[in-house]
Amino acid sequence: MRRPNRGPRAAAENRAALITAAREAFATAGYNAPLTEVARAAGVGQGSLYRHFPDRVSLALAVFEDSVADLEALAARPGTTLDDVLNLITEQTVASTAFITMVSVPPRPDPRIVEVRDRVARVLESVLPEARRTGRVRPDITADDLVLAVGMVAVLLSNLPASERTETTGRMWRLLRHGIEA
Amino acid sequence: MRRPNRGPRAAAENRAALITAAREAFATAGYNAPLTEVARAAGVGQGSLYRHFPDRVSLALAVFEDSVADLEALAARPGTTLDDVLNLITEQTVASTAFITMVSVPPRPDPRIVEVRDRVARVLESVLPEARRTGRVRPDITADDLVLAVGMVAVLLSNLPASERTETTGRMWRLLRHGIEA
DNA sequence: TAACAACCGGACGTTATCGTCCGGTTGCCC
DNA sequence: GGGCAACCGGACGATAACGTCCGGTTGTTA
Repeated sequence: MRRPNRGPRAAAENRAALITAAREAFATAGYNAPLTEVARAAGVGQGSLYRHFPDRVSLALAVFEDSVADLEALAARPGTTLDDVLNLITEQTVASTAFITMVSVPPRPDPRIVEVRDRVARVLESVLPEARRTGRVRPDITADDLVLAVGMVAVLLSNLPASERTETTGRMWRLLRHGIEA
Repeated sequence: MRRPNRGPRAAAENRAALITAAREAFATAGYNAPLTEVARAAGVGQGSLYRHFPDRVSLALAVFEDSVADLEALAARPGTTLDDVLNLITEQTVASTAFITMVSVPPRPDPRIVEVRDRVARVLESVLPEARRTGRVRPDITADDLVLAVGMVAVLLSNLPASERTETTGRMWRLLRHGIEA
């Protein structure tokens, strides 16, 4: 059996370090965080970064796969409500605006991002019928409306200093919750 | 009486051309439109641009003075309601996201921008009491909440292709209007 | 142990925008 | 008509980030 050669630092190790550093950079500086800085923080050269992740999107997908998976896991759990899903998304957004910003307001169209957006939309769709039945949401609100709404909040937060994010989120969701209720 | 000397093209003429070009650039490319392009479109050198307007903020203030004045004029007219003000702001935002983006979500703190923000907030405050009295708005909604909300929509729009702006604005304001109502 | 395959990291060229600097021009004033 | 004050425009250097390229290193394989 042919095992691949390895350089001074294992490729997998570098890859993991890059994802960790990128997660932090995205949280600090938003979706457009400089990739140069990510490489530096990971203790890795530019070359290794671009070898593992040819562009920003592929790096971001690796970083945020967990976030989508968490949403899907929550939706799969019986008894999960729309409020539960919105709460999780809100928490994710306060911690890091990058994920929802990428999903909801991509700088430019990209099929890989569309795919993730669809997964998020499906999560919302899965809890919408129950929310309509119990009157938690007006019947004309669509999953797309909600994707836009969470994106709108995320983009707002990404333009605010981290210190104001929690409070601003509270204020805006107070408006939006009333807005979606039946 | 001492009249200032004038160069080959009148200073006032250049200034006006710059403001016109900047208004268009801001509308097309958002608040962060490249100033180089503004100078080119105005048929003026970089030097003249920066002489008349030392930085982006001073140019933007000149461009958007009209917008603030329009809001203040509307608020001064008797019988103006909160809905009227929000409608005007929405129209302004669909036409150009730059004004409200600058006011509500400035890239970095600037006293001159704070001043404009305060003027906008005062306009909203002037129509809030009547809106509360007639039940058009919940009593705990502040002018600051509204400044943030219009800013949130503006930032969302500025990240969307112009073709989707009208429809998206409609969808988000449908949510937000319900959200502010009593 | 000799040679090679895979991988490493950072130097480098590219692009975009900013803001400054300065040689040149115009028209007023004496 | 001579000279100066104000103004013009674009060349220029600085900065920031991107993405590529390549000389060097490591560990495996024969």
